[in-house]
Amino acid sequence: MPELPEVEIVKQSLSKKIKHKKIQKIIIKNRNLRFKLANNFSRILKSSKVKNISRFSKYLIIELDNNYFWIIHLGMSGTLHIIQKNKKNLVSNLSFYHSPNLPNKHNHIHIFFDKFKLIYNDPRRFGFFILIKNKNILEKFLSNYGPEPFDKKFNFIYLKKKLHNKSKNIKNYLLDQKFVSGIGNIYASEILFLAKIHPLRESKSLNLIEYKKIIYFSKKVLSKAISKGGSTIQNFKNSSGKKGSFQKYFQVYDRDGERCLSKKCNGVVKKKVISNRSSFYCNICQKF
DNA sequence: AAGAGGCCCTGATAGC
DNA sequence: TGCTATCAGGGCCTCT
Repeated sequence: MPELPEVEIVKQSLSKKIKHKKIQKIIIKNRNLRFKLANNFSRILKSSKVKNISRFSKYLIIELDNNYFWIIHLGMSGTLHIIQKNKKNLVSNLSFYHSPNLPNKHNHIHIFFDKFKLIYNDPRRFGFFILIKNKNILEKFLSNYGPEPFDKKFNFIYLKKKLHNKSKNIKNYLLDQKFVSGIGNIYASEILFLAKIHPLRESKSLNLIEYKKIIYFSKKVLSKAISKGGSTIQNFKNSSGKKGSFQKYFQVYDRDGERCLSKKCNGVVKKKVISNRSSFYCNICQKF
């Protein structure tokens, strides 16, 4: 589900909750996530303290005081929830990411702290946890991925070098985490709309101004999404958790058949499946 | 080697 | 009401 902005919001709220806290106990209900949970997962986490929480791209990085890094990727449907103990030792749901009345069914992993527990819920199980032994190995792992849009390495020279001779369409490049990290299916459509570039354009056909627009709007869209608390695109009933509001600002995503929001444009938003993912674009102002 | 498409999985919803 | 088909914020793997 989440792209970079949503993971950033999770990181911020999670950090307030678990930083400097000691992990007391782990209960694993289901190890079969996108990748099978490591056998030593409980042993490594138990009795360790959370030193720091950071984020790279769509990865949450939880640094433990035993030098290990606990990495969480939420996949399409992963969510984290805090269940607080109250005085009577009953639970009250205090989720910090959009959360329905959390059904127990997909609560795969429970991490117990002193006064609350953290639950990983993931119906589709496309998310995963991995353990990384130390900082060097973490850096090696992260070096597999391209820069985030905010990184100064994501610049004009970089785009030109990577794209100038490539026939792959630009939409697929924006989703390619080895090219740029953190953009997913929603924000790719939004970025290309603002840049006035058709998603199917061959990357090598882009001109210098279009490179600059992609860089500019990638930063702009993601930072605005973060400032709005991310996007929440499913209607969860009775949700007590925080919801993002960037979905109110979608220009094209999920607006198939509606009119283009560009000034003076009479276009209509179209939906087209590109490499198995839906893309949304204006049929007039995004030139092919 | 680059690039397109299949597939992992469950749940919500649209359409008949 | 109840069935089936389609689709969902990701990304690894395989095949051409």
